[in-house]
Amino acid sequence: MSVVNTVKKSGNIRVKSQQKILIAASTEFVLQGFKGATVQSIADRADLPKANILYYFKNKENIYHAVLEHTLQMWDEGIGDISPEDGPKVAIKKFIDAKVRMSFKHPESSKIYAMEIIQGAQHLKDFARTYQRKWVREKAKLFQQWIDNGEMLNVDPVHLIFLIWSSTQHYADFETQILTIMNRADYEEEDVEEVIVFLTDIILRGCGLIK
Amino acid sequence: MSVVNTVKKSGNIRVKSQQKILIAASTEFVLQGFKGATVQSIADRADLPKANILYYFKNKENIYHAVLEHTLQMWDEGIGDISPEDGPKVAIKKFIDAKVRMSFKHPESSKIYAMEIIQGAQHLKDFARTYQRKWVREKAKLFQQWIDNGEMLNVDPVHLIFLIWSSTQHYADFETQILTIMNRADYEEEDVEEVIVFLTDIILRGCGLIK
DNA sequence: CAATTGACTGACCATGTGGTCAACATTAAA
DNA sequence: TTTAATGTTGACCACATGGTCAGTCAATTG
Repeated sequence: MSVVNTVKKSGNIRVKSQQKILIAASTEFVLQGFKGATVQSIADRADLPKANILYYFKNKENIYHAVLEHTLQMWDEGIGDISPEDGPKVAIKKFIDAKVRMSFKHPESSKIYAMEIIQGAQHLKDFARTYQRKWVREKAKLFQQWIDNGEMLNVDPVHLIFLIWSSTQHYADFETQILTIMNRADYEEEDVEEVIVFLTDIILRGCGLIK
Repeated sequence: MSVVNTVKKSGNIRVKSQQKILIAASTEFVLQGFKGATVQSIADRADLPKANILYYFKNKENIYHAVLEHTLQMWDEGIGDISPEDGPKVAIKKFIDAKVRMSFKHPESSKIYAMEIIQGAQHLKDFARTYQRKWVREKAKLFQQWIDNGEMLNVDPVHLIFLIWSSTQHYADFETQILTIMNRADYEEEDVEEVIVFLTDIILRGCGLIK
């Protein structure tokens, strides 16, 4: 009993501190990049002494790894599975819906991910080579079957996936630009639905799945 | 005459060195980010002594400014103007064509631009607030007129512009990911045309401009 | 109680980096 | 040839930053 309590207690403190650090680190990495984010700046943002940061994470690289891991988890959860039973229309609808919601809910994850890829994906090469490539091939095959069955127009499935990825993530990654152009301070609830409707509408029609 | 020659000659050396530096700097900034790119690494890549870099550009910040300026020029040139006479179909076609070609021709510019925006656009706020916002409003109005005239379906013009921006730039910014997924080493000539056909086809149909 | 363990931190240091500068080299002008 | 301007560079420095470490404190255990 006392053992359990002990473990749980220190575990909580540990987890809580680590979480606080990871959140602070995410923000710093987005704002300053990997090199630009200093351990001190992360510490300040997390309101902890620098040495405490290095107590929980051996070094800066390790913090970054942890942040990236969290990001990949987001990616994985937010992917919105495309299943054969749905048929192309519902499948694409679900896919866009999931991706847009994730973009608006976790913009920092999307941003960190984007920066990694832009800079050459040094830490994510394996992820793309194995997991992602497999996922894309699998889903592309599914789309191809629908096309062969005449259930949708003959559009390249792989490029279709890229199109959905890019157009949905855009609202997270280019948040600043979009808000500035629309002369707004922040996104609002309605924006999410509006974007979903817009993208779903235009892409479904583009695939010959409307009218 | 001799004056002209002198100016031209020293000008040439000056311009040539500066160009070499800017190219090297672009690569470094993409690969390492602003903080991560060191003056030394830029010097190495340009094959010049560090002090020579600082002779042509007062400091690192200045190099970055110059690179950004060049990037904006790219953006401006590659924008492919949307003119009223063309009508929606040709206008969108031209727009996509120009944007895709620029993405494949100057991926570094696109990448640097993207990283700036993602990190909060500290150096580009003004550009977006004035120039870009005006451009988008202007073009959106044009699309709206076409919509009101029944020349194209009622899709939100601003989001349409975002869609075209995001889907076209994606091939530059996420180059690494795309190539890895497609299991390829580099883009080839045909890719550009393929992407143009794909995006034009699906977006035009999405706007009710095909069939 | 004493002992052990884990959490935490100020002080410190080695290194890397941006930027300066004095000296030197090359070219153009007088 | 002399003078001046422009280009070029090695050597140097102040400073920020990642990371270590010795030691303190608090809680748990035997």
